[in-house]
Amino acid sequence: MEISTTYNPKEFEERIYKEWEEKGYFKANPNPDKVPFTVVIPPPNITGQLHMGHALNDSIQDSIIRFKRMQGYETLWLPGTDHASIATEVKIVDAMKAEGLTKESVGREEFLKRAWAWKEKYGGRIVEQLKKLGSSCDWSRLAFTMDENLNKAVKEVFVNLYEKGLIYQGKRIINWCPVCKTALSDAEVDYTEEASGLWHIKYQVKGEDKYVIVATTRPETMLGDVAVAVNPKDKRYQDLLGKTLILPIVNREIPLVADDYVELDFGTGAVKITPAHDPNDFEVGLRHNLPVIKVMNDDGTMNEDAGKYAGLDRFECRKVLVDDLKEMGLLEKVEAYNHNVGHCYRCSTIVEPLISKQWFVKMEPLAKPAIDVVKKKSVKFTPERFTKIYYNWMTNIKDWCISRQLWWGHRIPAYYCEDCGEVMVSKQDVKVCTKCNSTKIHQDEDVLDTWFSSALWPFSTLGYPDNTEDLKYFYPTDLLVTAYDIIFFWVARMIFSGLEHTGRIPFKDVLIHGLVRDAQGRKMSKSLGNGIDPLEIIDEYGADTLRYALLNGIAPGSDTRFSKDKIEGCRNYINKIWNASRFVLLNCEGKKIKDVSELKLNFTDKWIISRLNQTVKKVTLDMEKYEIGLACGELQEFFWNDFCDWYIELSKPYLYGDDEEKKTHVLSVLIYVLKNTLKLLHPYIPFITEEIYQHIPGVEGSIMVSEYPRYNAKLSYRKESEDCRYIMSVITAIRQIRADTGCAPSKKVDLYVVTEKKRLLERASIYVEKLANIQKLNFIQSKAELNQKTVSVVLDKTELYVPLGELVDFDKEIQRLNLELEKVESEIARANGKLANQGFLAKAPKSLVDSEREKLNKYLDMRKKITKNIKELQG
RNA sequence: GGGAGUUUAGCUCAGCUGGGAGAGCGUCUGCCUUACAAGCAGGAUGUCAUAGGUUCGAGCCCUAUAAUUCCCACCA
Repeated sequence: MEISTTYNPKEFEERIYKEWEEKGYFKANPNPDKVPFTVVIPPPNITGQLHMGHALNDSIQDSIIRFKRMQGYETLWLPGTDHASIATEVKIVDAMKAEGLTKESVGREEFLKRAWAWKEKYGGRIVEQLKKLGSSCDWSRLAFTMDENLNKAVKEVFVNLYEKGLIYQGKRIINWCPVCKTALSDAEVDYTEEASGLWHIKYQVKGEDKYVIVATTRPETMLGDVAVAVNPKDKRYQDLLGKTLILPIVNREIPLVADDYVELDFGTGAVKITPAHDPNDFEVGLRHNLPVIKVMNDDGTMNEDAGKYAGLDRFECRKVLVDDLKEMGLLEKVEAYNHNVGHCYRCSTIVEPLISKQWFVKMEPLAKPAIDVVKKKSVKFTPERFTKIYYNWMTNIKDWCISRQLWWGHRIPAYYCEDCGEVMVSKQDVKVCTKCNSTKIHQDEDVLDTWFSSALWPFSTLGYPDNTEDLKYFYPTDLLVTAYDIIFFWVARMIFSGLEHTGRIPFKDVLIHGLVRDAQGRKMSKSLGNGIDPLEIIDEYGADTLRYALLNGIAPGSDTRFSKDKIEGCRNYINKIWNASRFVLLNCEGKKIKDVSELKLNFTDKWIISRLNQTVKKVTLDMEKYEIGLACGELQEFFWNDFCDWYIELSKPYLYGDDEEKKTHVLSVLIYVLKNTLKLLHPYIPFITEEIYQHIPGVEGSIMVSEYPRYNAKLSYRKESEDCRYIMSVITAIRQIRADTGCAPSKKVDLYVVTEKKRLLERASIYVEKLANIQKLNFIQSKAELNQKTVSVVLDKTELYVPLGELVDFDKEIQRLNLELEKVESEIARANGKLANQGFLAKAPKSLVDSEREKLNKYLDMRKKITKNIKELQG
């Protein structure tokens, strides 16, 4: 097949992906002859569309997976999706709203039917999008958090924890979303600072004409007040302690209690106590044996205990109640006050802390070992600083509220006997009460927090609770790649779950990456409308360009900016790869290619091979440290600057010449370097590298299963590399003269050289002549032989003279040389300064001192020659 | 309130265990040189946030300060 004359990713990306899939390259199986390398994908929500965050996350994983696969590991990248309990349910409820339906009106069974239908319809969408990106997941293992076997794992884990006393049911203050009508875990609440008020309300002391003023941000909750608390040391209230207050409006008699929890210097020093609606108040209530009066319904309206406000929405109630207080003269004042208000992370409604009976996971015993494995570095975070965030969270962790008043999710395997009230937790459906034999049994209505099943992902997807071959071979997994915003939700919970249920860590490494921001550094968001759709980028530029734009230059843990400019720069680079490869391949037509081991390599060949070899070393090391951004940069520099700008140019004199043997020689090196570079590039830009690779003469099979290049210490070629760099410096110097003197690039000129490196320059004359457009390279003993004014440049051990005749403005040339001289002078001053420093001579390493001396001599010599050249021009 | 990060060229960011400040984009000059103008060649551009300290030597280590971003907690 011909290789296309222009880079057009649409011509091959889809075709190549299909080939990979058909050949089964993505599949992994337990193989005792190989070392496994396992990554489980952070499962995207079934409601999700591929966004830049996924694109980044999956590009990172795919590049590492491909790298390891080529290195010979049995590589498993296990894909899947998350049922996303609350997010999905919100969407389905919304969709039903359009039909005029509600959850309640259709009932649980019908609702779940709709949810599964939704999953069938949209759940696969993101999978297709991941494929477009080039993700080399083992799709035969595609998992879903509500698959039967994952449900089995969930039940197993729930029952185990329950039996160990680590899951319990309790009435406690939780975060309640009145719109989603469910409890939320602490992690599911987002706080934002909002301008609000601090209402000061007067509570009368019973039978006296005295008042205690309390300050509150949520006046409507006063309807549930059962006490007022002050600090026991507070002098202002000493004489009132133990007295009774009259709760305004409700006219309930409530005690004034003393509790250390109250701060002396905030507000008025008196705090209204509402145990049903505030976590701290709840604790105070327990300490003082106070009743609990809940005044709100699940939908955020006031209940019958709110008296005349019953039925009002909580914020409406606030307004009315404050007005009433004002009228009664019981509102002392309202201060402007900013405070943090919690919002539901799915629907943004203000959450209401309220008392509710829920299921909790007892965290303390689980957190301890999870902290230890990170301390011991059995689980390693990259970058390391994220361990601090992890410790901080783990050590201050509160019990995890896991029940949700939703329908879409893993139903809690708890059963209640309606006759005797027995609670039974079981993996199997319970039909008969184990205590009283009653058959009036019903299952708990609630489902589990989505993250409860996500926490099991690394082992539930491999067969847990059964001890399968997969689990034995691929678990613990090797690497988890995720953004930092999900450490608490997911990473932490996987670690303690893995330890508790499998007795092992779930993964060895955690690579944390940042968020993708827009060109101005803002978070991409729907509301700002500044998001860029990765699918559009793929459509316009191809998946390779998208991947490269995301990967090039990223650093672990740091956010990255994404812009059209960046995309175009990356496209240009990939286009460069395309064209350079095309150049090499076109020249190969009808030519014999040899293995480089059969060639007698010259210094330019050895230079590029050693540069390739160095690049292999650096890129491999970078990848092992998950420094993908550095690896990309390293490779780009090598490919563009060294291979394209120099080696390909150096090959042209032979490619355009008549010597067939030389052509074969240079083509063989070109092919060798190209082939290996493509392999190095493949993890990041898999499609184009595959497309080109398949066109390389003599190549069989796919690049994605080819062997990754290995560093070889024998290929260093220091001497030849130095020679090559010297020749390059000569060429650059001549180009510089031409640019400085306005000598047209098309104009051929003569070059006269005084040098101590004559033999090397003779061998290299073909390169110098071609790359600097020199008519003829002439060697002379000294400038005097030329007997005319010329432009000149002085290099180490070499002087170059270009007679430009009348073209030259000699005043300008003198100026130019003076500039050169200045540079050399400053170098001399620098070296002299160092060498004059006794401390430096005494304490710096000898090699450093020696090299400073060497440099000084070099520059002194150059100064002499430049000065001479200036004098001659002046004279 | 606690913690973490960032501060280097006009912009976005690299700079490994301290030993001559880098890249990409932008910009300037000259080039349609038989792979590529999505390109080639050559250039310009920096009190490495500030102030101290350690050191023969600091962008890098230490201490303070400032600006900025984020995370956690939350006092009614």
